[in-house]
Amino acid sequence: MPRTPEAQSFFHAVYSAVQQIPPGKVTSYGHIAKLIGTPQRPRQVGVCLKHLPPSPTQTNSEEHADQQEYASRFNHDTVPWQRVINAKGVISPRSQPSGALNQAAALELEGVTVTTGALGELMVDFAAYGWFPASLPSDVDGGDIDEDFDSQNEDDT
DNA sequence: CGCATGACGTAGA
DNA sequence: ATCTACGCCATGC
Repeated sequence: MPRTPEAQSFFHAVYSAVQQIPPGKVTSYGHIAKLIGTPQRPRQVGVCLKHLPPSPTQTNSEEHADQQEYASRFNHDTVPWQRVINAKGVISPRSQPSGALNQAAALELEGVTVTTGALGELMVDFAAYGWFPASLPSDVDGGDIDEDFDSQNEDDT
């Protein structure tokens, strides 16, 4: 749990944004950062997911009340953390490959095809599964944003 | 309180 | 295309 109110707000924004990612789709840390209005801190997005509370079933009743409530809203089960990968389309290996493998498995369960690179890197094709709206779907009420979140994701070559 | 680290991204070389 | 340097800032020591 974040220490300062600011950080808490940031964490909340990140988790909420991640929850907007449709099943079977993926996006990047940087895009999440953009969506919540802090495009310069994709790294902090990673921090948020790293500190994502565990599943309620595993939560100890030793936790404080506020922490419990926080975890009830955002936890390993309610936030689709697996749908967030890095800008290169690769599942961040973090420190150990097991985490990435676990994430890959979670994605496959949603129908996302994960391919393995020459160096064992797990990657997802953004052209097929990418989700990069210009703004959060929930924010578009009254917002006269003229963006066209179409043709955002493109091929390479 | 200071220093190092990291689920990242971008700009330069 | 690949590699290095730096910004960001919550956590951990």
